[in-house]
Parts: sequence; C-alpha cells; structure tokens
Amino acid sequence: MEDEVDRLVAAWRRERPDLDVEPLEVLSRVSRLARHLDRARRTAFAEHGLEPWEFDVLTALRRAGSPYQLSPGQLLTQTLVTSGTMTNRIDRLTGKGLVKRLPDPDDRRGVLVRLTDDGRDRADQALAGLLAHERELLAQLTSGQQGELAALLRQLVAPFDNIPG
Amino acid sequence: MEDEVDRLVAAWRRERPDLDVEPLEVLSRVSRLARHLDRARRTAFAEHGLEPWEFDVLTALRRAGSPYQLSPGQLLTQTLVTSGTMTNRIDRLTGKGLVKRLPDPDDRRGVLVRLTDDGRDRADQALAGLLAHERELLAQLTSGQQGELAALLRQLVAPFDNIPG
DNA sequence: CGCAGGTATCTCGACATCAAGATATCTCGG
DNA sequence: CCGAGATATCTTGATGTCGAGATACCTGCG
Repeated sequence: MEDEVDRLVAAWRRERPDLDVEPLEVLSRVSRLARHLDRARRTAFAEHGLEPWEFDVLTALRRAGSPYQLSPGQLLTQTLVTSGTMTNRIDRLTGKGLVKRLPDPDDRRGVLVRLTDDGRDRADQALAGLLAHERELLAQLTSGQQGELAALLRQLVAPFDNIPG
Repeated sequence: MEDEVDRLVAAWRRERPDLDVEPLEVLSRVSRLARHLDRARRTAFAEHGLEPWEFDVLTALRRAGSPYQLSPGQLLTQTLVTSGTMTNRIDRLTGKGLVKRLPDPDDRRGVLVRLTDDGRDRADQALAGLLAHERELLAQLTSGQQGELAALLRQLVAPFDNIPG
C-alpha cells in the first residue's frame, strides 16, 4: 500500500534528481505517523475528559508508584517540555483537582507534585483506553513485526535519550 | 542500548502488571522520536533562517514543480494543519517575501500560493541541510535496516493517508 | 562564616495552533 | 435557471507552548 511519503519521495526525485532523499523514507514517516497519533490520542482521551498534555503529566506521576509524586524538574525530563510549560500544566491540573503541590521537605526551593485519588483513577482509565486504541492501529502488523519495529526505533531514539540533548 | 521507552514500559509493568503495555514499545517510541526530530530540525533550519513550519510550506510548493504553486487546500492535506493555521502561515510567508498569493483563474473562491525565487532558493538550501542532518541520525542503521523500518512504518501510516481521516 | 555560582521553580510576553463559524462561490438535481 | 448543499478560504477567540528573565534557596570554596 502506498502512502503520502511515497508520493513525497517520488516528487523530490522528479524535482531534485541530484539529491539522495532516502532518509525521508524513514524520518518523514516517523513525523507524519506521530502527527496522526497525536490526533488519535486526542480523541481517545476525550472519552475520559483528558487532554493529551494532562495524560502525559498524570501518567508520569502514576508510573512513579506510590505515593505518586515527583518534582516539577523530574516531570520536565520525562515530558520534554520547558519549565514555564510545566508550571502552567501543574497550575491547571491543580485547578481540576487531579494533582496537588506539596513543599519539598528537603529543599525549600523545591516542590513535589502529587497525584490525587481522582487523578490516579483518571490516569488509569485513560491508559486502558489508549492501549485499546493503539492495539487497533498496530493490528496492521504481526506481533513479530511489531518487535522488529520497536527494536529498530530503539536504535534511533537511544542516542537522544542517553546522550544529553 | 536501552532508551526512555524501555524504562517507561518497565515502570508500567511494575505499577500495572494487569495491563498489556506492548503497544507502547512501538508507538511511544514513534512519538518520542518525532519530538526529538522536531528539535533537531529546528536547529538545522535555523542555519538557513527558517522555522520548521516555513520549511513545510515552502517545500510542499517546491515539490509541486514549476511554476511552484498550490492552493491553500492542497497545502492543508500535505501539512496536516487546519485551514486557519494555513491562512496564517501564508500571511507570514507573504510578509517575508517567500510566497505570494494569486487569484485562481478557474475558481473565484480559490487562491493559488506561489513560491518566489527567493522562497525556492531557501527551500532548496534548507532541504540539503536537512538531509545531511538526517543521514547522520540514520547512521545508527544499515541501509537494509532503514529499508525494513521504512516498510514497517508505511504499513502503519498507510491507513491514515488513504482512508480519509 | 560569607559569598559566588549553581539549581528549582515561577512569571511574563510573544506566538503558533486549533476549532468553530462566517463569507463567497461553485455544482447539480429538478 | 433556481436553490440547496458542498466547497474554499478567511476570521475570531481561546489556549498551550516557548524563551528569557526573576526569585528564592542551596552548596562549597576560601
């Protein structure tokens, strides 16, 4: 089955036959797929009354395990957003009663963000919903293919995740 | 080599052993890689004085071939943004002298967006720069692996690109 | 002990995006 | 040839994000 990137690459080969556009076969697909996934996630979360950014923060806390708390700084590194953004997100989640700020007992500059019971339930429900949707998307591939794909992607992401940057 | 998604999946298996989080192995990597790519692209384009969104629009026009013009609607489908966003983008690119609006001779509702000479040069330069950067990222994989990866991704993207969504 | 530099978080202003709706035009059945 | 519905683009208002700077606090050298 052909996709938009096939068309995109064909167009470049026609317009710029002097260039090797092979890298686009992989990386443009990654970008476009991510774009589509964002949209799909948005509708999946809407069923649970959450925005994607809310999900990202709540699940980061959920994954931390009881007592479900992290510093804003730890949340930054997990969600790849800036500090101004995270402050704003915590403010809004606090307003919705899904998290609360606690002073860090060991560092008076610091804050701990803790999931409320409601926040934890929402995160759990939304995760289950997300996985259901994602499983449908992946039905295009066999289990073995999914494993291959994951392994190949890991090789590309690892340098970003392990070398600071 | 381990990556953030390995850690994320391990955390979920510890916190929610009842759930099958396998889909995250693929799709979380796609999202995170796309996020990293966005940043890398931003710095790559900065060398040519372009923002990523500018590149997207200019290259869509460049690929169209001489006379390098498309309707805003055609640009929408290629760039996956909304019509309001595209209007805004065209406005700003027009302000920078990289594109210009022409009335569509066949449809008085319509408009054609055409690349200026300057816009075309910028697009060509930025593309060459982008490909150089992307080739580095892909050096993690053999040529054969890149082909496999492209084929697997195509299977996932194709439904989005071919069924209206 | 005191201060210089580092760290954690928040504030603020600019900006790009989206969703929904407005407007103008086209198309086609009757 | 008329009008209903489709289509193409633009407008508007709200929102989320970023980047840079401000503030408060910590750490370790001298």
